[in-house]
Amino acid sequence: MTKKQSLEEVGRSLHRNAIHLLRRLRAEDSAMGIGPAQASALSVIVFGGPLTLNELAEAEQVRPPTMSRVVEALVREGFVRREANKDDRRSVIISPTDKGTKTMHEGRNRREKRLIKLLSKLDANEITCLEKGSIILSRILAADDS
Amino acid sequence: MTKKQSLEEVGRSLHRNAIHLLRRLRAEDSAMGIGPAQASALSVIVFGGPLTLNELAEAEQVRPPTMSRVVEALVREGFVRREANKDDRRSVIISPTDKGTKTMHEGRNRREKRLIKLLSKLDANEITCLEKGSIILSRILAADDS
DNA sequence: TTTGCATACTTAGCATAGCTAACCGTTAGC
DNA sequence: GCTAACGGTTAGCTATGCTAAGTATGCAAA
Repeated sequence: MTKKQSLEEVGRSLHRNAIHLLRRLRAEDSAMGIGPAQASALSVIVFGGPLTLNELAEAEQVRPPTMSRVVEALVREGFVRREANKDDRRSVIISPTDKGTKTMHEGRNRREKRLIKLLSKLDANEITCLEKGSIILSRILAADDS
Repeated sequence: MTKKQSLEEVGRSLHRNAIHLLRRLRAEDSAMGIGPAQASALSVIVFGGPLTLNELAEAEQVRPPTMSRVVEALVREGFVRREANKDDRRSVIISPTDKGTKTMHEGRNRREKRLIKLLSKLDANEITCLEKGSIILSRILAADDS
């Protein structure tokens, strides 16, 4: 097998598995009572500290209008706060509320329990394999700038 | 580090990377002129041979009404065909058209070029690592029945 | 045979999330 | 101070997820 064919197969496999893994975990997100985009954004807000809407949109790789609506839903549910930025009154600072922080930690636990349940069928060697693979993936994703 | 902590870390890492990988590839799917759910379903139809709507829904892990609408869109665009099943006239056999097959191969090429561009920074050993990890992932996802 | 339940799929209706275009208020550069 | 750029929102479209309910077919038991 040529190197290119091998790359194609690995890529295809990664793609399908990423899709299915996320579909599996989505159920846990929705147990939090919020959709996947809201859950992911709330995670960034809770664990990544207060930030502006544009920063959040960039972190989540969506357009500002999309993020604006996601934040609106999170505000409506009381998970986050919008505050005026004193330095630049055009922009908005988004911070987690106590409820948002608490919910996110619970949600993360639930999602991770699900993952742990999946992963616990593996032996130590297989875990190491997955771990290495994931690290490699994160490295090439971070290095990719397009 | 305990085994549980290790599992948590691997799980979190996998989750994050799956999200980012898919966001990166979404642009290539939409270059085909169809959304991600349609692209994924078309892939199964083209490479997995003719199959019924229920089989397709199960393969994609969505409910039948969702898949029914996805197939409807694919039929409207001329990518797939719905045919009566002679053996059981309740069910429908979904097959790719020539256009669907051609488009899927092109789309796959485009998506894979993107992936290959990402993966080609790696050496053979790292590719092997990713490959093993992906295979392990697919195995536990397939084995998980909840 | 017919009656009645189960199965395969569709339709209707709702919510979330993605996008672009167009708008408003603020800031900054000339 | 005028104008261009920027941060964010609003409006409106599409895609995709769901449940509930409807239709047509198949199967099995009375």
